[in-house]
Amino acid sequence: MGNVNIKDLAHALGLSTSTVSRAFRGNSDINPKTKERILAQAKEMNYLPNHYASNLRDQRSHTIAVIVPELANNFFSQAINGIEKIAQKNGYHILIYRTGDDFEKEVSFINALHNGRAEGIIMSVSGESQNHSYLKTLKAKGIKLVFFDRVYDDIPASKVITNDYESSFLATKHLIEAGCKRLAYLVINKKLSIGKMRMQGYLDALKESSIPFDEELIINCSNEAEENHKILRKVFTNLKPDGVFASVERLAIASYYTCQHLGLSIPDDMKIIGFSSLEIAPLLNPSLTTVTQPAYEMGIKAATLLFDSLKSPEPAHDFETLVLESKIIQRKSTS
Amino acid sequence: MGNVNIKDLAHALGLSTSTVSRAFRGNSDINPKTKERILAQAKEMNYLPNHYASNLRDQRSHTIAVIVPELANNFFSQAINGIEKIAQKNGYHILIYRTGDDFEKEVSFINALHNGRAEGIIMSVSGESQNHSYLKTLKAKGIKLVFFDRVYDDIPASKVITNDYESSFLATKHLIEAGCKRLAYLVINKKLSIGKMRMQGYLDALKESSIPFDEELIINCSNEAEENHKILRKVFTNLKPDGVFASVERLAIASYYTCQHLGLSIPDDMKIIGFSSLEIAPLLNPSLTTVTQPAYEMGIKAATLLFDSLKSPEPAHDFETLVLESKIIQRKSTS
DNA sequence: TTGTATGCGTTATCAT
DNA sequence: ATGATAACGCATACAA
Repeated sequence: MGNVNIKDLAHALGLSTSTVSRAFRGNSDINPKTKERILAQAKEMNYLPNHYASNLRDQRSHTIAVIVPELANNFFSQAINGIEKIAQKNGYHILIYRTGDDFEKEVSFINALHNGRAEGIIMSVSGESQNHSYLKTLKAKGIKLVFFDRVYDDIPASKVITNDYESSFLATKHLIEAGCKRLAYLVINKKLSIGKMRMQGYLDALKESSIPFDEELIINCSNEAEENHKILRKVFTNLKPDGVFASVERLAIASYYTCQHLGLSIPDDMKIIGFSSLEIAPLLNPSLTTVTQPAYEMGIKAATLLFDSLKSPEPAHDFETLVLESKIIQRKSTS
Repeated sequence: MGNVNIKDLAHALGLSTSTVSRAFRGNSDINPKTKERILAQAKEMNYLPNHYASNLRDQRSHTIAVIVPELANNFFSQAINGIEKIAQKNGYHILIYRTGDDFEKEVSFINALHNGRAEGIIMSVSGESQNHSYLKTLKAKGIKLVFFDRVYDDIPASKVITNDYESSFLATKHLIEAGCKRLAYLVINKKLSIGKMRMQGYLDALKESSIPFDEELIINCSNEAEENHKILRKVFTNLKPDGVFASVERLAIASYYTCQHLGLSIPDDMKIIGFSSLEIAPLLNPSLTTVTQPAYEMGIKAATLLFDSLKSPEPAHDFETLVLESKIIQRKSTS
């Protein structure tokens, strides 16, 4: 495939490879004129220092990895935007991995990343209830790890999260103040740390308002739209809740569809609030009251933490946990 | 950082590095028992073949790059999902780059990718009106290129697009049949190939219906929500169109906001149709009539084309252009 | 089946 | 300011 290397270039110029190499590095001593000549010839011959050779030499890949459950999701795509911005600023490249909430995949991605491909990893996790020892070997390899949004509490690492407990408490209170008596809590996976914190906020708000807790109203949903439909149709019909707190965006959406299907009016028959990063929540019918996380900013912060630790001397004992604030934005679905 | 290499492992086992190496390659002759021993010890010592060394050896990065204008966008994130699926199936990693519609960035990403980091590139472009010669040197490096959705007509490469002209023609006809007389066409960048095809469909549909073409009603918008607001407020107030064809999703959304702001009723005062991959178009107020591209499938196809060409022997002269069909889904915004 | 030796392309060290 | 050389970690051709 006729690739040009530093030797070809040196030969073409009648110089040594070391001199040519110097032209591409910032610091080294080199005659400006020689450098100019080299750069010109390089352009001519379409030469660029080989990434793999360079990185083998100095053991830096200038690459970070991002592992998320989902890409086609407003929260994660906005967060990745933030990560991307910081990475670009630092001249780093981004590898993207999507787990689809499959823990096996998460493990296999992490294992594959032990080979030096990436200097650091930013991850939102999918296996709260699992064994996390597969993450421990990263440290030995000098690979830095930062969690965001969905984290493992038992793994020491920097973390960027939101005040899930508090905003869930407030969201539930909001439904109660709007007049709801039977509040359903919709969750994808009860065991995820996110799910737990959010549920605790819900539970405590009920208790504070002396609303009896009904276990039946904790609804375990899925990642499949069709299945959620089926579940919610049954729940809305049989258990007749008058308020829904969706712990993730897609469950709020599913609730809308189900209400539409069953002819239930929002907010008259059913009030809905949900975690969501949907930019067009105001345009829904009716507009959706949301708990909105600062997704983009979380990406910025997570990446910033990672690069800080990448720049600092090797060991990292002092892990930071950044807690950003979600906002409850009241709209017509609860009014 | 105490990294283990093949030598350490070989030493620990009393074997040669070549034998150890063989344990990690699929094909080579090696005693199954020896292999087992090696793998066990490798696990013990947390050894994995160094990615950069391997790839320097055999000149394959097992990595592809994806360059898109935007990540937090339903169309692109769904397309990337498709790409991701195929890449995973092939054991490849994905580098992601976001141009933000900045042509300079596109060029600089491409230039950086000449160094062997990726074996192939899947791109949706941002600089139709620019000089594209910076792409020509990829071929000499053996780096394969596939375009999707937004393509450069003057660059020979495989392409995955949708029937933009036809669906725009039909979308415009749909507005006309719904009774619109003054149809605005909203576009971000007139010069993009996508924009051109879509506009031509609009123009021809007007002509076929003997509706006079009013240059004023071709509205050049921006990527900024605020600016679009300003533009649309002015247009809707002064030019009083009764129908809007949004060539990209965000302009349909902006139109909704502007109508809301101006107190215009959709569809009574203004009918709206737009290209969109929004999953919740049915939930908008009113539900949005869309031209929906098969985003996920486009990603699948683009990646498949790329891997086909990666697997085939070096030269690639026979470029394919795949045209997938968009669907017009009629909802209340035009009824 | 295993070991030895060489080269992938680059860059830092040392010498000139 | 420039050149020769060794080493980064691995995988293959070849030898045993």
